[in-house]
Amino acid sequence: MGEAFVAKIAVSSISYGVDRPYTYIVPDELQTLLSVGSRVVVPFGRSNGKKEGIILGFDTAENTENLKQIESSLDDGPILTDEQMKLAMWMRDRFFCTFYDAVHAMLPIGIWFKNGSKRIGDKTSAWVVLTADAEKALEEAQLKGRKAPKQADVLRLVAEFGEVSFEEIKYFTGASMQTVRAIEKQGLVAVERREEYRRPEYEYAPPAEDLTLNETQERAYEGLTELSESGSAQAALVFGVTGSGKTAVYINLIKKLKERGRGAIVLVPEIALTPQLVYIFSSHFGDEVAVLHSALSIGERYDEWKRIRSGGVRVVVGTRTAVFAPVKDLGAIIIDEEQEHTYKSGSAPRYHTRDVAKFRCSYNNALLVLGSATPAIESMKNALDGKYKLFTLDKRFNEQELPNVMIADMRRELKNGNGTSISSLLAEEIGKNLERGEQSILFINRRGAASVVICGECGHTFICPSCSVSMTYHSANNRMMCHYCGHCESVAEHCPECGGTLKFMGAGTQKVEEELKNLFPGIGVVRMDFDTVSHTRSHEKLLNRFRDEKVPVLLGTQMVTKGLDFENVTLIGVISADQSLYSNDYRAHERTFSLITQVVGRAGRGQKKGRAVIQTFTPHNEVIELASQQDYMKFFDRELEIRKLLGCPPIADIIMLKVSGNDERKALTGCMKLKNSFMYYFKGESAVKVLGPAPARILKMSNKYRYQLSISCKNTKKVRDIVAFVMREFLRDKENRGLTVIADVNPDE
DNA sequence: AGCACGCCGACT
DNA sequence: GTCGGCGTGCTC
Repeated sequence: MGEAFVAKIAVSSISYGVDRPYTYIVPDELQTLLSVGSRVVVPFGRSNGKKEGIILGFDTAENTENLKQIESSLDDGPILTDEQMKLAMWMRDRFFCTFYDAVHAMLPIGIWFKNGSKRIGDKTSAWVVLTADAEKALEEAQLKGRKAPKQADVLRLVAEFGEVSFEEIKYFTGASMQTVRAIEKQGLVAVERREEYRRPEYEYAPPAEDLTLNETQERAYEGLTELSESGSAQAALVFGVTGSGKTAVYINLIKKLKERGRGAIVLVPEIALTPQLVYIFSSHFGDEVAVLHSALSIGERYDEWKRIRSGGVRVVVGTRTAVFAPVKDLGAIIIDEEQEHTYKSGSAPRYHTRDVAKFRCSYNNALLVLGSATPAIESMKNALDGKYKLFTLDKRFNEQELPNVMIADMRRELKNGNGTSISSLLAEEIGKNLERGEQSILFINRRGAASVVICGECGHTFICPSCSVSMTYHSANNRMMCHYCGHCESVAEHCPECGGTLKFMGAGTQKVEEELKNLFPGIGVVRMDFDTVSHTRSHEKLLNRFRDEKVPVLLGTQMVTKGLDFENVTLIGVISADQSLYSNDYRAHERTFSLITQVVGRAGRGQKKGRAVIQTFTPHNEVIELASQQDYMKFFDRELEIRKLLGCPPIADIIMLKVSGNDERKALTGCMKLKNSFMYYFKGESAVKVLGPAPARILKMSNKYRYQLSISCKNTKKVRDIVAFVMREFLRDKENRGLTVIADVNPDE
């Protein structure tokens, strides 16, 4: 037998433990068609089932006895560029994922069923459409009343709206698909499957004049341009409060890049922030702007991606997935609000956008720009160490004074008999605003807080049957839901344990709204939370209502902290500043500081001076004091000291290993064994510390028990190789059957 | 992870 | 007898 032409192939949908290059014979007829980065179909495993693969490289082999053949080619040419191939390999090494996990993050899912024959990842949702007359449906609902109350509820809902997604039906009525199918059989409704998202329409602006920059903006712009023209990869941190004009600097920088034939990616932390950015960018770059985020329809995303790849787009605006946009001649990646946790992916590939951006900038000799009013401690440290060039934009240029910040001591409120979530100080200030016709924004720091149902007599709480968490109460549908697995059930009349009366606890938006209405009967409130903005575009609608109708109070979670710029808002209330402070992860301080700083900055954006009331049970907590003074640099110094003591970023990296399985004992012993392996392989490495095992923050989730280890270390190639080796060994060990293990670098939870 | 192969128990 | 339970080993 002679030499054979073979290919090294990364195979799709296999677990981390067996993700390695597999060697396949390249049949003669495919030799000219295939190159590195091509997608192919290969037989795999004992069953020789068809799997997709990507060619990593070619070789010749003497011995072809145990080799199988590539079956066919999937596309006309390679689907991954050289950059993408290298990026995928790099991500696999950095983030402990499979090659294909990385590929999935880089390509739009449209790729997987563009020929119509394969329908992989085709995410559709069911919609229930009224086919009978609305009157008739309501009549029918009346008749069903007692016999089939669920069916009656569904009918009423569908009769009212004409069409309702199954998700919403489930949420509001608790009905199952069977119930819906039963009504379908009676010919009253029809169930349709639709693409999950509709194409969001964006407002495109007419062309705008060139922007004039003030002195500090100009200095930042000049500096960034110089860096971008240095011919090598560079990074910069633009440190400036919101409203200091970062966007104008970005726009002028991108214009300059465009003159040089280069493109840019601009990233924002949330989908809700894209419309306003697209609007501004389109006024300067017209059609050469593309949008990329997960709420686009599959077709839209695929089309935008193709438009970008073809070179027709110079500016891509989007959320973290857009960091992979195949922009031609990439000149810069701009990450705005770079400290936001949404830039870290929580599922495979568990990457941080900043790291991927660094890789891409270094490959393309491009400029990385991080923008923030409250930079991540890591980023400011890099800037102070000279790894990033630092540009500071200060607020004085729009000549607004900082709001007058007051702290409300909630302990004293409690002592004075005020058990509600609104302090007398805040109530007084809201009252003043009502009188003057000025508006207020109340921010509920919800991280870790939720409304729960508890028995007032025996203290019984409702725990999800599959996860070890309390279920969250939603008053919109009077049901309890598990935030982790989606399980949902109606609230019992009385405590199932002792028959006592049930109470509702927690400072959810709904509860605060009720308290506000008790305090100020008839007060107009716009409430913004996950319940009210889950529908597409409702976020914008709610904000427009708040602005145009001058509704006195806007009440909401995280989403009221960003991008809002309303002249008439003169009061900000932070309902519970402490809420995010005491979760036991090292980013808690940073997150709290950032949230408070941002939200306080929302007051007094117009002519009138703003006020802010921060409610806390720990009024002398340093983080809260510094945030109320808006003193980032002092906060940075204190926080860096703490990180040194904890062995956390930016001083050291944390590699978190998570073991999970249905058998709790097995998961725990598995975790112990994993720790022993690490202790063995890291023997002599004094800079590496292995901590744990500890139960995960939520021990049981979707019926799996989870334990974790954390490794505090410098994230070097050697350390990563050991982690990958130990994980693979763990997954191969038959004693660990039924357990899964993942590694997450500097996790954010 | 997913899948075939194989070696034991319950049942036609 | 034989159908199917899941324990075990392997994936070019």
